[in-house]
Amino acid sequence: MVPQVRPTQASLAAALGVSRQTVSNVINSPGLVRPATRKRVEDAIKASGYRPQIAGRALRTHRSGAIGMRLHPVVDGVNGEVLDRFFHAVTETAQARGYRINLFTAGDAETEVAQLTDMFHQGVIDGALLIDSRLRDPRPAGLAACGLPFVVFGRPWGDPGAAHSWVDVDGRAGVYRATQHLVAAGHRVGFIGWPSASAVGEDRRAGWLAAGGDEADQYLTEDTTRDGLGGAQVLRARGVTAVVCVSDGLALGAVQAFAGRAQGGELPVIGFDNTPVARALGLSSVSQPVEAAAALILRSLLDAVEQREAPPPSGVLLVPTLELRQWEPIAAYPNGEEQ
Amino acid sequence: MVPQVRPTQASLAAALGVSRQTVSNVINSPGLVRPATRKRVEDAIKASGYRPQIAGRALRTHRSGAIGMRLHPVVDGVNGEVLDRFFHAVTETAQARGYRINLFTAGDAETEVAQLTDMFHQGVIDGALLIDSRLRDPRPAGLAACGLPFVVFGRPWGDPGAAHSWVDVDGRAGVYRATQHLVAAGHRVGFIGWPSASAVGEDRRAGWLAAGGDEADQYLTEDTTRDGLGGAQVLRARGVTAVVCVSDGLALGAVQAFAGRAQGGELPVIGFDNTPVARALGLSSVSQPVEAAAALILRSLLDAVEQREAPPPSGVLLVPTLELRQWEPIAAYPNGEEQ
DNA sequence: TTGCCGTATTTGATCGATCAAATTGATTCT
DNA sequence: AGAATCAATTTGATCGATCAAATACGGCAA
Repeated sequence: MVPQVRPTQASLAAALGVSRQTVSNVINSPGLVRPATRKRVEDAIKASGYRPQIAGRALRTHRSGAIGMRLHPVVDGVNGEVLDRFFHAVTETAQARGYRINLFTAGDAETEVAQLTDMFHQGVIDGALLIDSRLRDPRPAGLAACGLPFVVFGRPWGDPGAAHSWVDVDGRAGVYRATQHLVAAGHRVGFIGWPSASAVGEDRRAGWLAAGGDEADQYLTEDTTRDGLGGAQVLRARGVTAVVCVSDGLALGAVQAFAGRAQGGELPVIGFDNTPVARALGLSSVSQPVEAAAALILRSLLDAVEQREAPPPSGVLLVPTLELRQWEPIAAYPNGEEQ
Repeated sequence: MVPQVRPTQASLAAALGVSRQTVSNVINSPGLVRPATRKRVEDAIKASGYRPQIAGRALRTHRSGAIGMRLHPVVDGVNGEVLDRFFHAVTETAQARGYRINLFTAGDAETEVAQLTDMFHQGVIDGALLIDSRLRDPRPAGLAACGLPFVVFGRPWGDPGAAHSWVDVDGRAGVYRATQHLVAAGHRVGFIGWPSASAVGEDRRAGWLAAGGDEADQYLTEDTTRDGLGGAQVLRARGVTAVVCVSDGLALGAVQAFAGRAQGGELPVIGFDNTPVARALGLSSVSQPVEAAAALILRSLLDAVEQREAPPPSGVLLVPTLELRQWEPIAAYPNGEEQ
C-alpha cells in the first residue's frame, strides 16, 4: 500500500502534473490555491501518506519547531510530582501548537546555558523554558545575550527590574488562604518552613504572617518528614493548635503530632504542593496551578518564537488553590478482619 | 566578537582557503585530513564559534539524532519517582552519545504508535524507547511495521516469542531476596500485592512464593496506603510476623501495623521501588537498577539506529538490589523540645 | 482590439550539510 | 623513466523543503 520510497512534495507534484510550489502552498498557504486544485492535492497527500520532512523545512526556514527544557536532577524529597505534572502539561500544550519538547540534562546553571546556546546555534531549538529560578540566576542574562527566546517558570527573585518574561505561582497567597482557613476555625496557627535563605520559603512565610501568624510561632528547618514532626512538637508545646507547612513532606511529619486534635474530620495541618502522599493520607494542601502556568508560559514563548523576537518582558503570578480534605485516621482501618 | 552572520562550513572554508569538504572531514572523519590542515581548521572552528546546523546534516544523512519517548500521564501513587530517575538516566546517556530526547504525550497505546510513526516519517526521530509494557501490547508490532527501531523497557508479558529487543527488571528476584532476608531472621513472611490481573504483580508474588511464602499468607489489593495497613492487619491476625509488599505505598501502610515489632532496628516490612517515602521513613525496599537499565536500552537502541536496522531481538533481566534500612520510630523524635 | 489587473500557478535559487567521484601531488615499484 | 599506488584535497550533485520572482490566464475597461 505505502510506496517503497517515501514521497516528497516534488514526487507528488510530478504525479499530479502540478508544480512543487503548489503542493507546498496547499500545506502552508492553502488560501492561495484554487479549491479544485487544492482538493486534488490534499487527496493525493492523504492517499500517499506523505509527511513533510522537517529537515528540509528547517534548513530553509531556520526554524526547528522544538523547545528546549532541562530535566532537573531528581530531588530527594516527597514532592517532585509537581514537576512531573508541569512537564506533562508543557509537553501537551506544545504538542497542541505543533511544537516538540527537547529534553536535556545539565549539572548546573552555567552548563544549562551553554547547552541551550549550543542547541540554539545548531538549529535544534527555537526557544527555551527555564524552571526553578533562584536568587542571582545567571541564566536569563546568558540566554538573552545569545538571542534565544525564553520564558521562566519562577519569578526573578531579588531582581524586580528583570527584563524577561516569567510566570510564577503566588505561594504567599496560597499560604495566606491556608492560614486564614485555620484561623477562621479558631486556631492559633504556627508555621513550619525552610531556612530564610530560601526565597520561595520566605515568600510562603510572608503569607502566613499576613494572615495573622506570630513570628514566635514559626519553626524553620530542613525539608524532611522527621523535622516536620520535631517542629510540630515544639510548636505544640508553645500553645500552637494548628500548623501550615511549606511542603507536604514537612506536613507529613507534623501530622503525627497533631493527628489527635482533628476537628470535624479536618486536620489542623495543611501542607503545600498537593502531592500523592497528601492525597493518600487525607491531608489538606495548597495546590499549584501548574497546568495553567504551563499554558501561559508556552503561549508567551511560542508567540515570541513565531515573531522571531524575545518575549515581551512581563510577569504573571498565579494564585494556588486550597485543597481541603477529610482526615480519616489510618490507625482505625475499618475492615481489618476480612480479606 | 562573535560574527553577525553565523559561519557555515563553506564560509569557514573560504576564509581558510580550503574546500568545504575538508572542513566537513575535519568534523566527521578527522583521520582523512593531514594533521597540519586539521589543526588550522579546528582552530578556525573554535575561534569562530561554528556549530554544525543539524538541519543540513539531517537533510543529507536522513538522520535526526533524536530518540522519541512518551511522557506518561502522572500516576496517582506514591511512586513515580522511579520513572523520573529512569528519564533522567536515559536523557543523560543519550546526551553522552550525542543524541537528543524528544518528548511527547499520548492518550493510549494506539496514539503513541501513531505519533511515533509520524515523527519517524517526518524525520524527527531515529528510534523510540517504549516504557511500561503490558499484556498484548500492540506497540511493538505497530512500530516494527513502519520500520522504526525501538527497544522496550519491560518484558513482553504473555508473548515469550516476541521478536524485539527489551530490558526489564527481575521483580521476582528482588522479592525473592527480600523474602529470604526476612525468612533468615526467623519470620513467617506474608505478601501484600496487587490483584492477579497485574503481570508485574504476579511476577513479584512468584518471588515471594519461591522464597518460601505460603499462598495462605497473601493479601492482594489496590495500591493504596490504606489497603496496605488493612492487609497487614489481616495477615498479622493470621500469625504472619513480617511482610513483603509489592510497592512502597502499600508498605507505608503496612508499617503502621508492624512498627511495634521491629527487631534490632530493622522493620519486618520491606517495600518495592525504594521511593523517597521509604528513604524518609527508614523503610527497607527493593531498588530497581533503572540507571543500568537505561544504559543497556540506549546501547541497544543507538547501535541499531546507527546501523539503520532493527535492534537484534533480545531480552535482558536485571536483578534489583535490596536496600536495607534501620527503622527509627518517628514518634520518638529526639529533640522535640528545643528549636 | 489592446492593455491592464488580479488570481493561480510555475520556475529558479537557496538554506547547510554530506556523498560520490574526480583531481592533485608525492612516493614507490619495475 | 614511466607506470602504478596511495594519501590529501577538491569539485559537482544532492537531500526536501520554502522564498522570491516570473509567467500564464481570464476578465474587464478603454
